[in-house]
Formats: sequence, structure tokens, C-alpha cells
Amino acid sequence: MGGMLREDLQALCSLPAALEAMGERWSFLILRGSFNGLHHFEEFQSELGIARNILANRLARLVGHGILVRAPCPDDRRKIEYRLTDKGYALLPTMIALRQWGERWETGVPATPILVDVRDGRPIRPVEVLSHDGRVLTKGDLHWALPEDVAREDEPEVKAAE
Amino acid sequence: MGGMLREDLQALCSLPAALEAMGERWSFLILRGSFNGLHHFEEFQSELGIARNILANRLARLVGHGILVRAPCPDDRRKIEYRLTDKGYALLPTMIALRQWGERWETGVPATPILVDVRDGRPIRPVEVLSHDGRVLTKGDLHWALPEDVAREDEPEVKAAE
DNA sequence: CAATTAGGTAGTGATTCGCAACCTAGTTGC
DNA sequence: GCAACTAGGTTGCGAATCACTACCTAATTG
Repeated sequence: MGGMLREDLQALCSLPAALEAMGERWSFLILRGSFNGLHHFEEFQSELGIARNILANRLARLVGHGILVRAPCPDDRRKIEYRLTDKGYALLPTMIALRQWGERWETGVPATPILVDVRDGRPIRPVEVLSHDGRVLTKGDLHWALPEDVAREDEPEVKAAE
Repeated sequence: MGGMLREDLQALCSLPAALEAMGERWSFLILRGSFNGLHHFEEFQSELGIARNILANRLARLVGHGILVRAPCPDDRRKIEYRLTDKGYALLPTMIALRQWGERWETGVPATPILVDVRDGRPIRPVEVLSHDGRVLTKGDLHWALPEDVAREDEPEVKAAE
């Protein structure tokens, strides 16, 4: 692979855009809190031990990016509920992948509460990069291609995941 | 789900450990550079436009965490090569997942150089959380369990991905 | 109507960031 | 073999961000 695509890679990769939304220090931990059922300012604050102004700033930023929605509780109008949007839920694979990486390479052991499939109680699979037909792809199996060079799905094989 | 596991979740989740290694501002972009074939200080610097002292700090930190290795080039001993370790390569699913999320929810359109399987030239599948037998799991399908409650793999079903 | 609670804002010092300049070892030109 | 150049940093400085504490306001409870 030559350096021909270098600038296109730089310009058009969506990783910087993703990092603009999620790249700040507490963002992923707040997201984890949301996935774990935290909804209120004080819950996040006491759970994460984050400074209040930073928490307020992060929550506002996550709301601004459409990852959380901010809604006053109808029963107690002092309370504000922060809930994940679809866009926020869509970060689940990223978060699980990062968590699994930390398990494998940083803490070294599987974390004690194990994330399992609720349907059969068995641990989830490691998050991996898969080809269209489900083969596991590693770094050498990947390639950058321009749209016109991409093989179209002429044969109706397995199309994405349903 | 009660708040019973709350503290265990907090204490034992490996996400904070992962973020300690990768949570800083430029870390993911440096990683992307490494995956895209950058190896030298000046390459990263001119490609990412990062400040030199910050780049030096990030590279040293990534090396310290075992994500990159630092090795002097044998042919030109001014040059230092930064290469991904296995631990660094293992971040591929996380990075792809984050990039795909950015494509779907931030930039809105698929990035122009498309990441494809080199074997058949077809785009890769979206990174997803899968059950042990390959079903796609969303947020409601997941559950925290203690090790003793986790279903063992007594029946030899599909075990991980081959 | 006083006390409490939820969700913030304001002020202050310590870190970190980005930018530019400088430095050092190794390499190349001649 | 000495000047010029290059790779990979380090240093200093101002700006932005961080964590910590105190304070504030609206709603709720006693």
C-alpha cells in the first residue's frame, strides 16, 4: 500500500469526529454509567467521583452530541433524567471492545461481574472485526479501497447482520 | 437489577484501566496512524499535526503501556521505529468500532476509502456484540453475572469464532 | 416556612495543551 | 573532516482544561 491515500485517509476518516464526541477524559465512564443504569446527576457524581463542574460540562456535551437526552422527571421536577439515545446505545460495541481489551491486556484477568447473554447466561464473545461472511479479520486482512473498487453485493449472500 | 453490584462494577470494570492507556486526546489517532503504516516521529507529526512535545509524551506513554515498541533503525541510527505490539494490534476492534460509529452517527456517510476484506474486496461487517453462538446482542440482551452463575460450556457448541 | 435535595455555577490553584525555539546525535556533501 | 542537514526529541511560555470547594436556585418535604 503506497502513500497515495494518505491524505484522503486523514481527511475522511471518521475517527476524529467520533473522538470529538467521546474523546474526553470522563466521557466513556459516564457512558458506562448510563449503560449500567445511572440516570441522575448525583448518581454519576457519587459513583464516578467526578468533579461537579466537569460532570455538568460532560453531560451537557454528551447531550449536545445527541448521545444522551436530558429530560425533567415528571414526578419530581427537581430531577433531571439523562438517558441514552439510539446514538448512545450504538456505542455499546466500542465500549465493550475497549473493556474487553482492558480485561485481556491491562487488568489481566476477566472482571468479576461477567457480561453474559441474558438468554442463556453464557459469556459474550470477544468483539472482533468480521468479514461480510463472518470470518475473523486481523490487521493483515484489511485493505483500504475506493468506492468504485469495492465488490458489490451481486450475489445475495449474507448481507450484514440481521 | 438492583444496586447491589454497583460497587463491584465500579471497582472491577476494566474500562478505567483501558482508558488510562488510551483515554488521552491523541492516543487513538496515533494508533490509527500506526495501523495505517506510520512508524516515525516526523511521520506522525506531519500527518496528525500534533505538537511535538505532546507527540513525544504520547509515544512514550504508549510505549510505556506496551502498545507500541520503540526500536532504533539499524540502517539509520538517527531513526526510531514505533511499531504496534500484539497488545496494540488487539485494539483494532475498538478502533474500528469507534470509527464505524463516527461514520454512522457523526459524519453521516461512509468514509471514502472504505475498509474492505483483502480476500474478496467486500466491506467488513459492522462491529457488534455477539453471543457465544453468534446472535447480535443489544443493550437489553446483556446482564452482569457473578462467575459462579455463569453457564459453563458443557455442551460443545460453537465456541468463539474460528 | 424551615430544612433538605437535585442540579447546577463561580472562584481558585494545579495540570495539561499547543506553539515556537532550541538541542543533540547521527548522516550526508564535498 | 567540517559544514549543513535530518530525526527525534526537550524547554519555556501563554492559553485552556482539570479538580476541589463553596455557593446558588428551584422544587420538595416536614
